[in-house]
Amino acid sequence: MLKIAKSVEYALLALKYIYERQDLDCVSTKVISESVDIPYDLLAKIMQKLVKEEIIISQQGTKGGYKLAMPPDKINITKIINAVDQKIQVTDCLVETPTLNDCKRFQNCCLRNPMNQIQIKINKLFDELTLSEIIQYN
Amino acid sequence: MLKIAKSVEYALLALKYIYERQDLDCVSTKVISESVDIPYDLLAKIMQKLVKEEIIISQQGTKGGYKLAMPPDKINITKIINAVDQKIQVTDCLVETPTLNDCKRFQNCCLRNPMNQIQIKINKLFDELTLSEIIQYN
DNA sequence: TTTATATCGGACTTTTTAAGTCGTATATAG
DNA sequence: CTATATACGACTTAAAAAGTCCGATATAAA
Repeated sequence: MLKIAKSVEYALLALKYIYERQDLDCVSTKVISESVDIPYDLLAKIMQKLVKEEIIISQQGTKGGYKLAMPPDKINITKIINAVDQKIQVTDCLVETPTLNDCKRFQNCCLRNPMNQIQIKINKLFDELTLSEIIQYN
Repeated sequence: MLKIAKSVEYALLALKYIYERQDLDCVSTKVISESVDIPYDLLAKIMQKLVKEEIIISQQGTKGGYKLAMPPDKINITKIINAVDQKIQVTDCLVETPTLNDCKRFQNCCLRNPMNQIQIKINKLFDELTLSEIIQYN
């Protein structure tokens, strides 16, 4: 209930690790997974998603790896959540055009509006939290 | 990801239904489940949890059922969430005294503090939302 | 140009959690 | 006494999340 995905946690931990090694050319999934203790295959997939959303830049081949695409204060948590997981959705009906499949009550539901208000506020919380704020703790 | 439980949705819909029939002595699970289209057995369990937390009052036996224990503006959504589901927990480590089982990084984790801040704010959102706000929509 | 080491990306399996069901006991109005 | 409620735990099923596997491509360096 209202839990963030493990993949989001892993992404944050990995991004922090990369940031702290930014003097190096790049950091590989293998090194991150061993240092931060995240399953290699799982982290590999997460890294690729972060590349797709241009949060990190990849270098393929030997001596390859990843580096941050921008400074940590430009990376908010919503960006990371949307990259490695799904968009935040407090209830199934909170899609642009809900169908009966999303919610059988969608045409006349007392929950949709209040839940949408909640969701907007939760999104705001993650919009305003950046990687910088995560990085400063250890 | 950050989705509220179906049991919370069902509880809210049921409470709204009861409120709208408050002129009656009480409303049975059977009537609610058929009217609002919620699986009977599931709703029955939810109703019992709402009784335990004294959000509704039960009347056993024939002609039995439930009625609200207090006016809707005194029932906030946190109360309902805690009654029918678990407490809101954005990450596993956000328990009073986390163990290695909750999170292997708990002793030195950069996520715990920022996530706790997020959780406090999310809790506040649900604290400030009452059943009254849900009831006014249809 | 071969080799070792990296990313890329989809398919698949396993685990966990949420949702839903069932059975039996107890209460009570008529 | 009977019909119709709630009470409550055990159980099953379905869905989602987490984790694994495999074959492909890229590239630095021997």
